[in-house]
Amino acid sequence: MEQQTPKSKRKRGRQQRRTNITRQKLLDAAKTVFSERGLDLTRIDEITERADVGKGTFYYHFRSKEKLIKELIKGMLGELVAVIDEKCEGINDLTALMDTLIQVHTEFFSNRWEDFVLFFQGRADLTLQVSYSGIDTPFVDYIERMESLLDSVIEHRISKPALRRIACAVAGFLSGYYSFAVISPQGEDIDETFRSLRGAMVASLVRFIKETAPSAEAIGNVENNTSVN
Amino acid sequence: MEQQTPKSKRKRGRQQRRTNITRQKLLDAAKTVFSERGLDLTRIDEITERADVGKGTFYYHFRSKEKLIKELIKGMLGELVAVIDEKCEGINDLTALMDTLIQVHTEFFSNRWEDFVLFFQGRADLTLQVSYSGIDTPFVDYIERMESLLDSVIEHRISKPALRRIACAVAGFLSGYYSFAVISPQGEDIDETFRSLRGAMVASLVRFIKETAPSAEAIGNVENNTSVN
DNA sequence: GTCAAATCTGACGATATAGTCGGAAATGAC
DNA sequence: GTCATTTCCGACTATATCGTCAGATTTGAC
Repeated sequence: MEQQTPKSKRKRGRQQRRTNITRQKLLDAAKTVFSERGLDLTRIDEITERADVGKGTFYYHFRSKEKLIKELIKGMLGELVAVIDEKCEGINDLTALMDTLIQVHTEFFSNRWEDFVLFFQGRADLTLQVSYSGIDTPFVDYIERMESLLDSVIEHRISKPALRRIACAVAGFLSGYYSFAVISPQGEDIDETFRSLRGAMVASLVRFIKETAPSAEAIGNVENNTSVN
Repeated sequence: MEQQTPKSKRKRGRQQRRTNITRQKLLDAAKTVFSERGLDLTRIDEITERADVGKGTFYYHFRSKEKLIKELIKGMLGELVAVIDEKCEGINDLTALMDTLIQVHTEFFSNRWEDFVLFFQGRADLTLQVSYSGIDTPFVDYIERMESLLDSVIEHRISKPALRRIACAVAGFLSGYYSFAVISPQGEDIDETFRSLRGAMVASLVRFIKETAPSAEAIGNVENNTSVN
């Protein structure tokens, strides 16, 4: 075995670089086509065409379209979570956290339309009975990251399900607004709009959380059933 | 011409009924399959199979899958808007309006999972460059309905774009929460969860709107601000 | 009953896409 | 340079789906 790369089987160098480049070309092309045609209607031929490589090359790098999608979504959400972690580290005030979260999301998807489409398409896929296998995990990780951030900032202890509800509301609000803004007229700058709404969003989400934290806990005696805890 | 049905070309009766039944069977089957496989991956054969009719029958009733989708989404959103109109008529208090809107959405999608999937899939489709033609109009109508309701309830005049932003935020929040809750663990009852969050949602959306209405107006001169308060 | 129009059927031809495979080209070791 | 290994290519096969069409069946008028 070689000294530099004990992880791989054999020797590396320019070959390794070429592989990475080709692989990246495929990933980039795929993201582009996905944002144009959607996950389902994208054909492998179209991806390889855009990437300007032969069709066989695709199958050399990825077992199937499903694996590719899984990798893309996992990568994208991984990046998002990483930025969230970085920017939110050490914050222990709820308002500050909300403000940063919104900022991070806005900045992340700004000028990365393809990633937002990927995000939204992937999430829409989760509502189906048959979806691309494995793409749920990254989304769950993402939500759980938000949960733990919220948890560390909310005063009194609240239950796991209650946390989950709040995290879903926050995440839903963020992407929900974005997605509807798409229908907006003219060449309105969504990001700037989002920025201008940021203050109000923060304030209302904070209020939402503060009011929900106790009441979300109380679920169960509301109706008569479902004893969460 | 016959006396009963002057609208149609010729004679009607049992034949008319049979047609309607078959057509409805196709629409129902389509909705079901769409919620399982998604719009794109649904095959005509699968729809006719579920509806228990011959394949040719589909093409007798619908020119294409695209037309079918358009009709389904238009119908579904038409129903939703109708309920919204009915329940929100005469309301002139912002808080009451928000409360009713949330209630209507929850009730509407409760036990109508297929419709929610249709709603969400359709909306996800709008983020693409190539989507099913014609499905944007119903969504725009829906948003505009919300706009006019908000307009009639918010005190001071605000501009069209500002209204649009607020309506998007409200609609995004509603469906966004719902869609993320899907990832929720166990057999949690989303509707009940939603119900328990309703109070907080109303309060925070009202606050959001009241804070946004003036500041959304000020877009353009913003930039480094976020003057919450 | 007869006839015409409306509705339904499913086999069929045309087309499109997935995934494979034998071989070409590039790389690295020597 | 040779040779083995990795990477890439694109023509090909196998399969899946669309949309059509000629004919069967049902309905309504008479």
